[in-house]
Amino acid sequence: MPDLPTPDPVSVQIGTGLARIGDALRSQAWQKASAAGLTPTQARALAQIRAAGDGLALSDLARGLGVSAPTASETVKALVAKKLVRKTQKPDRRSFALMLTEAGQEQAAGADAWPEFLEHAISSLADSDQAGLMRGLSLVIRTLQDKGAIDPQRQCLTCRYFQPYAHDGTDKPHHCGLVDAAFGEPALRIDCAEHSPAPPDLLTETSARYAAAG
Amino acid sequence: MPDLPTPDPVSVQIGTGLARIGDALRSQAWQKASAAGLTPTQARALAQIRAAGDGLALSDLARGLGVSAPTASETVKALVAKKLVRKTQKPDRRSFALMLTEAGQEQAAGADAWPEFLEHAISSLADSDQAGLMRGLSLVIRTLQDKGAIDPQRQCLTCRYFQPYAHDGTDKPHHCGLVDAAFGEPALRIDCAEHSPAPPDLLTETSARYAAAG
DNA sequence: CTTCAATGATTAGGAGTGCTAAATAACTGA
DNA sequence: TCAGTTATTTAGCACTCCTAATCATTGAAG
Repeated sequence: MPDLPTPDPVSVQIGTGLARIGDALRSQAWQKASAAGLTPTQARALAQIRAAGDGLALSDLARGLGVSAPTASETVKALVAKKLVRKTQKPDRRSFALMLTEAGQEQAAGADAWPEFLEHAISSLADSDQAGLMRGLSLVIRTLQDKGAIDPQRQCLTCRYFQPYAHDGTDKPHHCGLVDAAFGEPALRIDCAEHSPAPPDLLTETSARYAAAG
Repeated sequence: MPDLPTPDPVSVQIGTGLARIGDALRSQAWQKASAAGLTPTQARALAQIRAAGDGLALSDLARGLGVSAPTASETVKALVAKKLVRKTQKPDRRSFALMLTEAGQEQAAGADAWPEFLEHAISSLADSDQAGLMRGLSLVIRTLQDKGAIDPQRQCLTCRYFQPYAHDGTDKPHHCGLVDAAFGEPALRIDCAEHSPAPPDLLTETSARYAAAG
């Protein structure tokens, strides 16, 4: 039986897939954002400021967005001009605390809503497929974080409360120590408000246990 | 037993994950591209022109990149200035055929190489996790394509030669009619050079069969 | 054979993105 | 106090991306 043509490794295929979806998100973001009077980066910044809760600094924002400090500075300047963000002095008078104005709160709430098209595409997957996707993404993101390619995410895999396969063999194999509840793959979080970073040694152990069970 | 906090649906978590990886790819693209004297969009354009083989038109490029016609025009102008792309008249004298110069060929070959960091992150997954990720991405992309959110991709799911679960129950359940070979989930393609679009009725049937087996 | 709507591409104009390098201000440690 | 570090901004540049308007060509209808 002949081989399949162009034997690109699966990692390239997956990479391509991720890139395509990324492209789609970006071009979608432009359309949606322009309707709201925001650009994609501004929307992301707004979301980041909102997620951080109280006054994150410009440098934090830059790191979170994965852009340089000047770019973040420009973006915030635009948001301030639109009266969506306020800058206040911090104790350290070099830096600022960023916070949303009331108009900013509203915008952020709206902008945060997931692009329907993606939401729909994901919802239409079978539960087991969602679980598989979730697991794969969690692991990839965890590795990227490790390598410093992205800023730490508030995901289960790096949370002190996450106990993978505490209930092995059951429907809901994992355990969240914070709420003391069992849960399954589809309930895994990539961005959890309650996230609390695990100490390095625990992190290593947890990750290994989770990855091994593949 | 208490509920888990902030019960965001899994689709939002997955969406977040996809967006994060997209961000990482973009910021990585800047560093890498600037080293090569290209911007990310220029690199993508180059790859697209290369993939299309012979003379695609500017409008096709715009659609493929998910940008407006003027943006594509500007981008190509920059590439022509860098002597990486040539524009030649087509029979229809309104439009151009784009093709790579020799310098362009070289650049494209290099720019095409996957960011190592992502390559590595994906390769380190267990086979079954890669398969799960692949399957999820394929399905999501298929849906996005259907909804018109992204340009058609050359993936197995939309290929006339793809026969999902032709060998059900085995290690390599799928079959590629082009090379008459069995293959498994990890060998699925998202960008296959040999792709040949399936007619609508076949497409519907194939997709349903593939999705159902989740 | 003309006229006219559609198509492919471009130009104009404007806001934003993103970079590096250099400037400014404020903190920190010797 | 003075040097070195850190947070942010300016300046300058190239590119991204949009909408609206323009121009040429094509193809179809009259």
